[in-house]
Amino acid sequence: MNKKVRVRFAPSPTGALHIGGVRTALYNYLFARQHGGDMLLRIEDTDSSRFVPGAEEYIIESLRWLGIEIDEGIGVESELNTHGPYRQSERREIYHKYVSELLESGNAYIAFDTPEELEQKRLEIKNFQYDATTRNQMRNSLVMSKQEVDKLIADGAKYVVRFKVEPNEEVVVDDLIRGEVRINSSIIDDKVIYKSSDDLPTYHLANIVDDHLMEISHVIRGEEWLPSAPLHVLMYRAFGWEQSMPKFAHLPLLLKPDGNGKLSKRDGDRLGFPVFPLEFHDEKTGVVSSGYRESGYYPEAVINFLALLGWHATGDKEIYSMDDLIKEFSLERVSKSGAKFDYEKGKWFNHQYLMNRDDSVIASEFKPILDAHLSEEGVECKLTLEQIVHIVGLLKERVNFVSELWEQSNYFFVAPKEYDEKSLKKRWKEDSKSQMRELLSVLEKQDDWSASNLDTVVMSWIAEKGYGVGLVMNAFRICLVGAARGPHIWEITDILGKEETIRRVKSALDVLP
RNA sequence: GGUGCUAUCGUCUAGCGGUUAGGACAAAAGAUUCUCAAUCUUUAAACCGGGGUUCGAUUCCCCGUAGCACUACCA
Repeated sequence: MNKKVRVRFAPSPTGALHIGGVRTALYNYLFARQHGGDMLLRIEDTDSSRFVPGAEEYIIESLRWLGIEIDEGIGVESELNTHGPYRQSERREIYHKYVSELLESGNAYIAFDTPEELEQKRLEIKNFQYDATTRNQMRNSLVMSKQEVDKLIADGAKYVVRFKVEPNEEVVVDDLIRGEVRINSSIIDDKVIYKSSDDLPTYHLANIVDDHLMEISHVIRGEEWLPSAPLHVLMYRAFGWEQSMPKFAHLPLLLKPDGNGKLSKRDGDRLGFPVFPLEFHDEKTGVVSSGYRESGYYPEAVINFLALLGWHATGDKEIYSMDDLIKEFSLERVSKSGAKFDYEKGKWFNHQYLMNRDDSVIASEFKPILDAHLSEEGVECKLTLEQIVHIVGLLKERVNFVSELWEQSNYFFVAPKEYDEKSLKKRWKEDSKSQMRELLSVLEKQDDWSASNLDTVVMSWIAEKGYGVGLVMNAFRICLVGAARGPHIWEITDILGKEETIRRVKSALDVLP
């Protein structure tokens, strides 16, 4: 009775993988790993009209980047795939068999109503539903003779197969997160489970058949599926599979950061954050959507952030590695209510992971970004890798992303071309110019360029002259950085070196009033 | 309209009958510093409403309200 844990992530290749889908995949993965089970990837491409080329590869690459490993299915070496094929469009024969089975057992019937006819019905009758109350007035095999049906099919009439829902039955869905959900079968319509137009089943049939055949033990999916879960229970029952039916867990939705409704791609565009793990190039529309990877996120941070959007352990711990999550995750502790997507907190998570990374590792991540900026500036990098590592250590605490390191550190590589107006207004006073001239001659005399020596010499010079420390140091900072920002001044002079420091003070004296 | 799900600071959440209702993000203030940031400290900030059950409800039940989801030959 206790089946091996086998879960599946079953996206549709209709575009980029949405961040909510990523979280669903993550929860499935965590659950599988925790129970020593299997994580399958299945592609639900039963809607041929919505197929987007490249979407499948995109999904695989996204999961790989995030560290969500697939044990079986799409993107996995074939010898491990014992329950394939894993693309629903390649499982037509299988579905044929089960559609026939339902037809023969009387749990399904053939319907010839065209989309136009149905639309007309919906117009005529308010709240029209194709079910026990209306199916006898429609054009289907329930009201037609077998000869009539066969002839229509032989003549090439398009038809669908509908699942026949018996009315007035209580259906109970046992959900691991929400408990027992009860509904009356009368509110369920006779869902289309197969369409002859493209010879493919719809989601509902394919989903039940595949989950059964693939021996899925737990269906962990978004809350949008909760309303159709009773139908699925009915279908398992119709097939006689109710005893081995998987357990359900319906996850709360990811909501818009502001306002109401579920998170959509538009929200990301509107509010300026990615809703996709990877940058996505839509071949059909030519639209490029930003991704977390390209925005400079670490996959660990995305995982950590997403894991906590809808799940939380007892206690105040917030930083979780994938291994931590695998140990501590539980479906019982998944929230029941939707979670607004708080992008700011996502940045904070990335900051945490950045802070805990070795400076040398960050430096190697920063190097290509740095080189790109430098070549854009037409400048050679005069600093050693060791110095870059040092700079990274100095500045990483003030950024959320590696890419932001450039704007924080550019003055180490390129002398200021202009001076920040605000800083000048606040920190560059009447005396500044003459003080900088004096400072210049003090600095020129120094053979010992160490931070400690410079500090001693300059401070005593300031004290001797009776200048304001803040005034002198800030003016000096403006000369070197071009603005009133950056780390401790002797860190800057240390990296710049004597020659460059003096050069910068001189050129500042040339331009500044 | 119908059906279902949900409801603690602005946000993510802890709490599983008795708490000064805790933490984090964001916000504000202070400390520190040559600047900016970081950091540290502090502050402000919540149990949707009404009935029950109970000695006692944020917690359990019911109703209301609100939000969300679903209501396709899409998933």
